[in-house]
Amino acid sequence: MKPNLHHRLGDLQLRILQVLWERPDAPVGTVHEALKPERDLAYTTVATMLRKMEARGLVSHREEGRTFLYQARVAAEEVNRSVGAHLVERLFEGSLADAVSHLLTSREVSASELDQLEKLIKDAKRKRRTL
Amino acid sequence: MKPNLHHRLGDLQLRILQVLWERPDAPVGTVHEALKPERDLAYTTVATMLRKMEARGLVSHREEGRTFLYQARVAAEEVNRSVGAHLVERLFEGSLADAVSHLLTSREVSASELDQLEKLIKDAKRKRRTL
DNA sequence: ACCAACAAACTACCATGGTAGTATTACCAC
DNA sequence: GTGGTAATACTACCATGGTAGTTTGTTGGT
Repeated sequence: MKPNLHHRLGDLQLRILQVLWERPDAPVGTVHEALKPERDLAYTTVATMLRKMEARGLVSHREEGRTFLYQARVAAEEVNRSVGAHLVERLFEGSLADAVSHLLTSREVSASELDQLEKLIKDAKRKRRTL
Repeated sequence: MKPNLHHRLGDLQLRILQVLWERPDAPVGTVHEALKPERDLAYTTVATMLRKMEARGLVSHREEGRTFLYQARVAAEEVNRSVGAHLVERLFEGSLADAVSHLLTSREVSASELDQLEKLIKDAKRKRRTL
């Protein structure tokens, strides 16, 4: 039974998940440290958030002596896909092209990024043909 | 001074804005009606939301007799870009290619959609060259 | 045996999105 | 003018994300 992640992830929760994806079995202190540069949070804030997230099934912990080691219980792939899809849905009524079009105008896009994108499209087309 | 929209738009607020983008100067009842099929909200709920959104500067109203006609005060373009950009940032650390790549795997993508995307990339490249 | 350090638990706030009931006001029809 | 209708205004409530202080418990050092 996967937890309700469809999209209701706050910024901090997402950042915490991202930290845990990179370093599984991280204790609170590690997560706190990893977030230090961007957000100057109290240690207890991170701990509280982790407990709340565990209650929601987003993470779990196992005990190593007296410290808790946390792991993400949802996969990066799944969250990224889910959040992304929800955005396309709610913002562009499901039109992927509209979404990408707005992304393209939302920022400076480098030539190499455009090349990457082109390759992505080509791959998707090829994959499609071989189905 | 544009309001803080960076991303803190709830689903309902976004839907209301979308309604107002389509029909400017809509009274509460019209917004309520437009939302009826998807969300069965009380009339007063929509009215309250509109008042809250006005306090935040997202919409404004002018009075026509005793009824309020609401207009969006933020442009669709701006919101779409801003929300989209924020998503790419928070989910993919700014990598547009990663974002699109995940979108491509998040759903069935039709051949015509792929064609559209290809054209988008080409246009972006061309525009880039002529800068 | 005691104390300092630290980790987790509990509790408490605040802001905001979402929801809606009740109160008030303005207008219209009779 | 009296009652009904429809509009806004006010108020209240709940859930949740985010933030952090205080308390309690464990551990290791001296």
